[in-house]
Amino acid sequence: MAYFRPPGPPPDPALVRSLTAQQHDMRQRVRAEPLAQEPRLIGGCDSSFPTPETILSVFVVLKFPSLELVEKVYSYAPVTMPYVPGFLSFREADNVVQAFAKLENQPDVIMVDGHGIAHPRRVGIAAHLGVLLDVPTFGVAKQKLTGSFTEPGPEKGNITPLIDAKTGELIGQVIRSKDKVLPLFVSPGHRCDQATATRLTLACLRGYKLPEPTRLADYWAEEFKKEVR
DNA sequence: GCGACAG
DNA sequence: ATCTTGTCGC
Repeated sequence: MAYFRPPGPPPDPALVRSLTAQQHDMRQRVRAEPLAQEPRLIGGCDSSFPTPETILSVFVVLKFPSLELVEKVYSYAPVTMPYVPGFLSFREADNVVQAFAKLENQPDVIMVDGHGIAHPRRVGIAAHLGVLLDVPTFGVAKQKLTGSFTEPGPEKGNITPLIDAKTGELIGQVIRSKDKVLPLFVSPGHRCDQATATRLTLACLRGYKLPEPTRLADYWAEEFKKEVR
C-alpha cells in the first residue's frame, strides 16, 4: 500500500521550515474542550483534484442527529502548494474555507477528512481548519499518520487508543466503523475533545465504513467534479 | 542509520 | 489525491 511509494520531487527545505514554524504557532491556539451545546447541524468537508493543478473542495451540512442533508456547496480553484506529508492542510485548508464561506447554514461542529491532533506537531488539517474558522472540529482519517495502536476487534464499535510513542499521550482513537473493514482514526481538532469526536463519529454511522458527513462530502465531490470539467 | 509518511 | 480490471467474500 503505502510502503513502496515512488520517490516524488523533494520538498524545499526552506518551505518546510516556514510551514513547521507556522504549525508551531498554530498549535498554541488549538483548544481541547467539550462542545458548548449538543449540535443541531454537523458539517463535513472533502477535497479532490480534478486535474493535477486544480482543487475542488466540498462542504456539506446535515441535521443532527437525523443526518438529513440540508446544504452542499463547493469551491474550485488553482492548486498553490505541493503535497508534503505532515503539511496537507496548507494545500487544502484555504479552499475549504472558501467553500465554507458559501454556506447559508453554519454548522455547530465540523467533521474533517484527515487528522486532528493525531499529527506530528498536533496540527492536522482538522485542527488547522478549526483555528482558521474558529468553529469546533474533529478529524476522521482512513490512514494513520503518526502514533502506535493495536488492531481493534473485528466487529463494528470496537475501539483502541492511538498513542504517541514518544510521550505516551493519547492523540486519537482507532474505531471499527463497520464489521471487518479497515478502522478509522478519530482525533479532536479545535474546540473539541476526544470523547466528543468519538461519540459524534459513532452517531453518524449508517451502515457504511464512512460516517455520513464525510461520505456525503465524498459523494458530492464526485458530482461537482462533472460540473467543473 | 533505518523506517514512516493524512489527502 | 489520482490512474485502473477483474475478483474475492458476505
